Amino acid sequence: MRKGAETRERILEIAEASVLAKGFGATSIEEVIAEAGITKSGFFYHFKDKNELARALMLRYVEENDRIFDDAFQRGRQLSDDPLQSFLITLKLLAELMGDLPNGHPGCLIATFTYQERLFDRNVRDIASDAVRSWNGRFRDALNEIARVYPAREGVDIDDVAKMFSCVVDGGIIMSRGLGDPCVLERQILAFRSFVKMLFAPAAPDIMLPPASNAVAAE
Amino acid sequence: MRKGAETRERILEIAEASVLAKGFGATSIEEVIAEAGITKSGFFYHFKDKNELARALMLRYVEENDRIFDDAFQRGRQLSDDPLQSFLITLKLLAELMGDLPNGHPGCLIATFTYQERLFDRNVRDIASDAVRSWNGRFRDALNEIARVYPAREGVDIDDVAKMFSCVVDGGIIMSRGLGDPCVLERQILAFRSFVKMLFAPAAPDIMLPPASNAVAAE
DNA sequence: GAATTTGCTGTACCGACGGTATGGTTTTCA
DNA sequence: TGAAAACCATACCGTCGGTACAGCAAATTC
Repeated sequence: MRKGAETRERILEIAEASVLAKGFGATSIEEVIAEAGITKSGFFYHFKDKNELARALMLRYVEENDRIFDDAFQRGRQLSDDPLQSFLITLKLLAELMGDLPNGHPGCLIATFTYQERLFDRNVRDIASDAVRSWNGRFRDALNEIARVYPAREGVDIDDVAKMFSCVVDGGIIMSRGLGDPCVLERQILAFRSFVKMLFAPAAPDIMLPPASNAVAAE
Repeated sequence: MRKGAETRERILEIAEASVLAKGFGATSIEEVIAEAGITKSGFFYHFKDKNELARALMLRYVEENDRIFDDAFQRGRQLSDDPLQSFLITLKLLAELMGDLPNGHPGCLIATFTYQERLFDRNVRDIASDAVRSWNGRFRDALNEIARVYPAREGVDIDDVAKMFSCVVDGGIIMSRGLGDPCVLERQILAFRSFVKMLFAPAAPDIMLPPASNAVAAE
């Protein structure tokens, strides 16, 4: 039946907005069903309990984000054969995508859930961590491909740079919301892009210069 | 009276741990008072409602973080006269501080509250946003001081780099918790440190800029 | 076109929790 | 010693998550 899937989707849509605005624990089922125009029985027909709602929300979120990354990376590769250029294009696309949202980014479900981990079972947490690992892998692969062509600067681990994207996005979303300025997120992604650009740019000729006399800062 | 402040502090301690683990909405007063060994009346003697608990938690968190930053920046300045070096030392200290926590960073209260904004009144949100603005200002000042000595690379806004610290920390905390790996946070701060280092290092030769005469920043 | 499944509504109820109220008791300090 | 501070005890209300069960209309299948 088509109608069942529609109602289910509507519930998820409303629930996601509420979770991102108030947190999962403070999201009341009664409020969701009131907005969805159904009864409590209708809700429990689709989700046997609140935890299954969480699971469905998480799965939906991960799938949508996967699609977004698929698209951005694919279009980056289409627009340039050079791995560095195509990655920089991908980052630009992602920055624009997140900056163009009318009311700012609605929020990262994984971030909220991570800050409410005690509310969910192992299953939901595993979906989230697997997704994060997969996204980190994407960026690590792209960066390694660049590193095969351009020599990366020493002292910076590719794995950390890969993880930095998600970190900057999650942090950027929080600061955008906290300061009420949607631009922060977009500019943070572009700042990360500058970092990547510098990382693979030809090294400065500092090797030929006298050794630095700063023992403290050196690890 | 001394004992009242002690009890109040104990309540805040327990409540903060619960909020960071389950979210504010899911933190039950009954659970807090049970762990604190007081009655419900005792709780409402200290806080007239849950929102005032939120306000107190936020104020406490902001003050403690202010102290941490004060200390880190001060020690950075003590260990070097060079603005870049002292800032890099400060970042190193902050990275170590957050990495040395036995069970990983407990979480950023501002991040949780931002993801549950609908639960708090304007006052609480203002405390949070003012604190973030103040911290951003700290980093912006430090970076501007560096930029007066070392030429920053073009195309990167100092303000964005300043904000990036908090973003990377918030994102790093989330990923550390999500992946169950406390090291992520520390390494992300160090990755940000590498970014700052590169930013003020002499420009690469392919860019048509006069060769930098300050090799000290490069290491 | 009868039977079954899908997709709900309606009602009733339980226990936990946030919050209020009120009155009492001990501890602490001036 | 007396007042303020720092609680405790009890009772109560409304909301919410969750369960249980009975029913019913529309769609689908046989």
